[in-house]
Amino acid sequence: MDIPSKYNPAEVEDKWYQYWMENKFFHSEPDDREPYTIVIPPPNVTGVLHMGHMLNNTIQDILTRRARMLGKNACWVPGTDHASIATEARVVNKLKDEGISKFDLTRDEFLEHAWEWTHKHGGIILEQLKKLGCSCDWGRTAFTMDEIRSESVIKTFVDLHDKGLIYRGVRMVNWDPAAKTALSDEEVIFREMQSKLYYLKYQIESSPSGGVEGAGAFVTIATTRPETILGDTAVCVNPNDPRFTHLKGKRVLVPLINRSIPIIEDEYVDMEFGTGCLKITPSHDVNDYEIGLRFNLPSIDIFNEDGTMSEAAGMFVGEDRFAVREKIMIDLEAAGNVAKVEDYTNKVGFSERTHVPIEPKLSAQWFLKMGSIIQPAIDNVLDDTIQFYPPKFKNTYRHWMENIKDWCISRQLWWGHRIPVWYIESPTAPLNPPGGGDWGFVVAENEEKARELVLKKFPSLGGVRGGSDGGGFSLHQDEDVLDTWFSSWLWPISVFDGISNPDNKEINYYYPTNDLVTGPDIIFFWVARMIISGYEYRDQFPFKNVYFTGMVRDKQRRKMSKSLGNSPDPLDLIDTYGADGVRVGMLLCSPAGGDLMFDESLPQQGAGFVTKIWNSFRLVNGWEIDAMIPQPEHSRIAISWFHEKFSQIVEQTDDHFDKFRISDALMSVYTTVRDEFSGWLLEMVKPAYQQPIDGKTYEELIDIFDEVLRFLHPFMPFVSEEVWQLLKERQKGDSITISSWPKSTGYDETLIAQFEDVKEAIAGIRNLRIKYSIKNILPIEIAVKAGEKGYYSEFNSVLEKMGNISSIEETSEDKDAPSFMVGSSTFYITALTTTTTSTTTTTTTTLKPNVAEELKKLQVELDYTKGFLNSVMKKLSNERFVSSAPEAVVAVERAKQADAEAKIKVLEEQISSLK
RNA sequence: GGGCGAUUAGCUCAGCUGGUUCAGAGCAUCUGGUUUACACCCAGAGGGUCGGCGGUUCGAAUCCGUCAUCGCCCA
Repeated sequence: MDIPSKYNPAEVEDKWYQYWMENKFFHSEPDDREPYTIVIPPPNVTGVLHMGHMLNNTIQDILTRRARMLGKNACWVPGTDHASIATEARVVNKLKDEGISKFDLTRDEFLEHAWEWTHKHGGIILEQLKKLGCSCDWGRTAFTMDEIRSESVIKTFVDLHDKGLIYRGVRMVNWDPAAKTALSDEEVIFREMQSKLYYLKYQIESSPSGGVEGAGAFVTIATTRPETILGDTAVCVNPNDPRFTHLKGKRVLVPLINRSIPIIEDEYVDMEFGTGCLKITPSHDVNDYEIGLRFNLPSIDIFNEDGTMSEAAGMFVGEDRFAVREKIMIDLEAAGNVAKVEDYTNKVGFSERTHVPIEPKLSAQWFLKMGSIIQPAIDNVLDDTIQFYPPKFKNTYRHWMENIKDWCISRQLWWGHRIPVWYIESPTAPLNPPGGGDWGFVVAENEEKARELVLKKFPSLGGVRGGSDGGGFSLHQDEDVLDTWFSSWLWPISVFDGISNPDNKEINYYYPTNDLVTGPDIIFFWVARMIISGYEYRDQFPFKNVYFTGMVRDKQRRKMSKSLGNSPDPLDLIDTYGADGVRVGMLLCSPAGGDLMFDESLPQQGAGFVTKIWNSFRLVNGWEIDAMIPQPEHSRIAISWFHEKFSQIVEQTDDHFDKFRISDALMSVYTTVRDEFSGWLLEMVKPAYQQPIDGKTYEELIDIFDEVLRFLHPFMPFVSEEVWQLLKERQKGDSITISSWPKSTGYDETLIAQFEDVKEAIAGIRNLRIKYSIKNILPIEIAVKAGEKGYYSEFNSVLEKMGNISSIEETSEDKDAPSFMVGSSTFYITALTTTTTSTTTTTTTTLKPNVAEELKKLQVELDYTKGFLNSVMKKLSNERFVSSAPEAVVAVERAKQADAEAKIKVLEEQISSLK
């Protein structure tokens, strides 16, 4: 077979991904096997792959591939999210570039543009996931706005409404003046800002009786938002504040507009803050709104939807809120209402998507009640029915759940699922909706059903059916769409059509899913809500485990982002280092839940590891096989040792997987391949230069290699497939993808431990060779003086091969030769053999130790051991230790004492024999 | 302001219910090594009073208290 000396990832990766697709290895159908299900956290349909996706999806792929190899029916469902506000903002911008304003378009025209955009950019990210090697079941690709998902969302809205859990209410919402929509609390990001605190003087009004309380008397309030004074409807002081008792029952005038507003008293006011005197603007501050309700204050909405001043403001109408802030200060200054201005740091809420400051605003929105519906979601996380990795996120989750507010699910956007609420418009009959309220509406999946409902609720409206003409009524659907998370919270159910067809074969088989891999930043947005919907609609958790990945940051710990320009392009990375290299690189330094400081040296290391595997294969592949030669003893031992060792490692790795310690699992695999397999096993069985290898060893080695590759496969799917295919003759349709994960079959710990001593002895010999300048090529003779634990000579053949040793003598004497110790046994290099090729004469030279060096070494060892013994004796001479510590612990200390004493004796003898 | 979490080698982190596997791993650094796959390599070495202080205990990186610093979430 002609094997290229350099591995070419690009070629290999394309070839095998295509092969996997052609053979439908990733496709899953319900059958008798145990299912293993993961749903992808759907990325934004028009997004592109970033480093966070790389990490997240690498982990999902590892879990999926391993599950598949464990014989489970693995199903990883891919898909995308319509990302209402983000996508709409992009489309709006794109149209703006073309000179088109969203508001010049009809809803349908706009949606056409949005779909066009979606079709053009949608799915790019899914193609990128293929480059990464993701083994998703592509036949199941879903989109939050495709037919099944849309139907699920609408049905859910109707259902929750009918259960009385969805209501329409006027609330203070987070208003995004750029996108002109309400946002949920979770979509607001608070940032610390350097702003100003303005101290403004409000004139105290003359008393109605005509008496003037000291002309020119003022109260001074402090505010960060002077433009909102136009909406002030009260000034509030703390009733316990002695400074203001004289103001009781008085009124003040709002500067500039001279509106008379009352001074009210409420303990909400912080006496320490500002002047202790607070302006109240119920329309534009949540707390003010609450106070407004308590005191029955009017609300004056001084802003338009786009953040400009409204007619109600009375001044600066149509001008932007931030421009007005500057302007109004000039006017206030001129009017003599400014006491002072201070620098001030406060936190300002910004829209997560459009990045403009949020304007608290009163508006009518749809809400989902977060009452009893969330209880199972709290209970089942707290009792670990659903497990979080790392578990510390349980606390965060609980805290949020216990302080949860009703979920504002309406958005004033067009791109998304239009709210299935139909307002009834009737020119003839006044509506008296049951339960009151000043609007009449019905909630139904479509207009036809809505019509039927209307007639049921208001039989008097039974005019001409199906028409909107006179005598009857017409319906007008709510203009708003639903929050995107209101569709993704159904994801684990809706991808299997479990909302519309709750008893279908697929949902029954694949649900609940097993693992969810996501970032902690969407624990509330998404994870919590999926758990809520899971219990509401399936009476079952949506996933058993939630693995939270860390944030991908750069070396300076900055979050990787496009705007900072500190994020490499993932596809460039794959081009440069190969998908396997990048996958390994991402994981090498990625503790569970911990942030990942990404640096190009990581995929580089990963790519180096790929090369290592490739070269191991080239080595083995290059050997001649001679079936006639018997298996050498050292190869027999090496192979049986590796079986034990590997079994042990597989057990440890499985344990890492069980605990979602994916990085540790990778590290096990990495060190196993590099050290145990390539470093030790291959070196031990390697035939002499240009000599053939015996057939038995070769066959056993190929089987081991096969197993090692399967061990590697979830992490490095491509190189493992390539080598696996080359390793043996394979059948058409064979693939490592559908092979089995190695099984731990128990292991002989004693053998493994003994072998570690052999390795140590070999290392000792190599060290002495360096110290005494004995080239590896020169065979040496050694002697071993067994310590009290004995010496296991059955490994001599390995020692001879690896140390290039011509003879091993067991002795009970101290030798006058260079030495080192392993455990309590002492090894000596007694002689070396030089062969002169010209005459093929062999000379054996006795080796003398460098006395000074040896003494120094022994002395260091002796000092250390004495110190060690000393610390042990300290414990043992402490009566309280001996009497209170468990017997086993004391016994261990006594054993340490005996060992140390024995070692000291040996060392002292050696030292005196050298002197 | 409230809550949560962290602080262990130059960097990133392990260290589960206190005791021979307890002071570790990977990277980085330094030293040495290329006739028999791999310099994208191999073999070694150095480096930490486990954030400070106090307590519990025969015994603390591990449990408790407190202070300091940092991070995250929420208001």
